[in-house]
Parts: sequence; structure tokens; C-alpha cells
Amino acid sequence: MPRPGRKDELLEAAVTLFSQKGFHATTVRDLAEQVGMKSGSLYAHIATKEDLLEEIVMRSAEQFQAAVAPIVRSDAPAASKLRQAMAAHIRVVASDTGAATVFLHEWKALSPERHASVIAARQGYEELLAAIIRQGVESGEFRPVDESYARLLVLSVVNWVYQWYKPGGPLGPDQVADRFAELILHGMEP
Amino acid sequence: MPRPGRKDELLEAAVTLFSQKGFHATTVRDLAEQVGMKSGSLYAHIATKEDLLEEIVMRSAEQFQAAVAPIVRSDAPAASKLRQAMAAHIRVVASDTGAATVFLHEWKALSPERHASVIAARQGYEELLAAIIRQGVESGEFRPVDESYARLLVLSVVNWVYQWYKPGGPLGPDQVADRFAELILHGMEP
DNA sequence: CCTACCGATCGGTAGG
DNA sequence: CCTACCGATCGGTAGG
Repeated sequence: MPRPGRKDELLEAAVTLFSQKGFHATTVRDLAEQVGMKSGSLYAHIATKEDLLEEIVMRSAEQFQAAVAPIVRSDAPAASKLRQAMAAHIRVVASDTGAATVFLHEWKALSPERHASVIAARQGYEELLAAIIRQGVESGEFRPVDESYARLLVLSVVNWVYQWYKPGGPLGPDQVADRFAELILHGMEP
Repeated sequence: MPRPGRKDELLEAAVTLFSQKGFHATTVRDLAEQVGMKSGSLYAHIATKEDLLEEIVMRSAEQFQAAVAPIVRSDAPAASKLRQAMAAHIRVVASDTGAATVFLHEWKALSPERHASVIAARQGYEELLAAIIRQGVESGEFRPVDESYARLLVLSVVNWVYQWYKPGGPLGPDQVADRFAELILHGMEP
């Protein structure tokens, strides 16, 4: 008889273990121990280990989308949108670095049939960033930069954050985003 | 009786499989099949599966270092060094995307005792990029940007290349590097 | 490099 | 949610 909230504890444990050891190196016995059960009991809550991975990945994808989409839809200058979008993205990473790690690093452990929805979610997200850059170029706010490489530059830097960001460091998510946005907008040369 | 060059074939097979499926999801039987042996025979060439991973990772680390270090030591303007270093890095990725993927994505599967040397190699590499930025700031060629975030920006974009770069695409490594360097040096705003 | 095999461990199930 | 367990597969070894 599952007690309420137990599924969320399990997801949380999976985020921790999958992000630290990787999906394949995490056993159902690791997961069970982390939540204080026997391994067989997990299956009162889930059907397969992979279901946990899928749920973490899809939840994370939705968080990025939900954080950035409203910014893109607002009417603000492109530079402002870019700053805000980067900050929103980094805030999502910072709020749960484990989940971000699983989303960006472990999603390929999903079976090929489950890849498609993740790829679609990522493409949708990339299009949000592309829209900001397009707006900036079309309005003349940005130089006529190559849209796809500008998008890749922004995407690279925000997606790499999970590799090094530690909550509790000297700079919070918004300050990190400002540093990067400033560099990307103004460049390194005077 | 191992025949010569067989170890390299094995490393190549490991690069392919580790980069595609991940280290933990690749079995010694997968590896053996890829080189046309029985799984037990692998152990005439290696002591453990992890040795293959370590060798791939360390070789890759050396390639990045060897490609970029001479550029940093040369006497050229910082902007030129930055372009060249990015191009050299991306060339290493492009020349063997599998090895780059293993180096950047799978190295954490190494046992904790083997982490240290990888981390040291990566820090040494990051210092190379930092030196370029420092030169530019000190010479006045660059604005007084925050060194560590500028380094992270460059590192993010070149390290993310393995995620999307496909050899045979429209742009070669040098052109990709030029696009990114131009954006980083001049920024997106006019 | 093969045959034959080992102990350990894996994800998951049956029955309560 | 536990006990008890299963078939499959794992990395690796012995002996040739």
C-alpha cells in the first residue's frame, strides 16, 4: 500500500543517483535503499526503472519551456529578452542541478522510442532562443549575425552551466546570466 | 597471441561504442563482437574494461592540450590566439567526434581514483584559455572583462560542439570557429 | 585467441 | 510494502 508522496521521494532519489552515477550505473537496489525500501517494493510505484528517467527528463524539459516561453512572447527589446531568457534558464538549472544534469546528460539512456519526444522538446526550446535572435536582427538591435550560430552560442553557454554551477557560490543565477549576456551582447573587444 | 594493431582496433571499437551507448551500457561482449573476437579474448589485450575508457580519455586530453598549447605560447595578438585556439579545439573534436564525446561525456564513469588526473588535465587546459583572455585584457586589446566568465563562455561553446557537430556538414571546423570567435569578440550589438 | 565457465549482480515478478 | 526468488547477463578467469 503506497503511502502518498512516496512517488515523489522516489523521483527525487532517482534525480540524485542518476545525476551522480548515471542511469545505467544506478541499480534498483540503490534506489530502494535511498528511499528506505526493499528493491522489489519499488515496483508498487513504477513499472520500470526507465519510467523514472523519462519522468525526470520530461518534467525538466517542461520547466525550461515554461520559464522561457513567456519571456519570448512578451514585448521587450531583444537584448532584454535575451538577458531574461538566459537568467530564467540558469535559474531552472540552479534550482535543481541534479534534474538539469539528468535532462542534459542522461536522456540518451532512454530507449530509442522515447528519444523522439525529448528531441522535439529540445527543438521547441531552441526555437525560442532563435526567435529572440531573429527579433533582434530584424529590428536592427543586433548586427546581422548568423542566426543559427548565435543561437548555438547562447545555447552552449546556458547548457554548459550544469557542468560547473554550484548553488551557494559567489554569484547567483541572475548574476551569472548577466555576466554572460553582457559578454555576448557587447563582445570582448572595446 | 595478439596480432599487432589489435589493441588500436579495440580502442577504436571502444570509442564508437562508448560514445554511442555510454560506458556502462557497453558490454565486453559488445566490444568483442565489434572487433571479431570472443569476449574472453579481449583480456589478452586489456586488464579491465575501464582501462579502455581511461586510455581514450587521456589520449583525448593530450590531443586538446597539444593542439592549443603552442598557440598560447606564440606571440600573436590575443584575438588571433583566441580564434586559433577555438579552431584548433574544434578541429580535434571534428577529427574524432566519438573520442571527444567519450572525453567530455563519459569520463565520469572512471572510478573516483582515476578522476583526479582527468580533472587536472582539464584544469590545465582551462588555464590555457584563461591565459589568452588575460593577455587580451592586460594589453588593452579586450575590454576589462571578468576573466573567469569569459573563459567559461569560450569553454562552453567549444565543449558543446561535440553535441551537435557532424563532419560533412556545411561548415568545416575552422569556419565554425570563425563564426563563434567573431560573435564573442564583437558581440551581437552594433 | 578460443572454449568453457564462474560468482555476482542485474531488473523485475509472484504471492502475500 | 516485504519475502523469496527467477532468468538473464554481467565482467572477468583458467587452461589450453
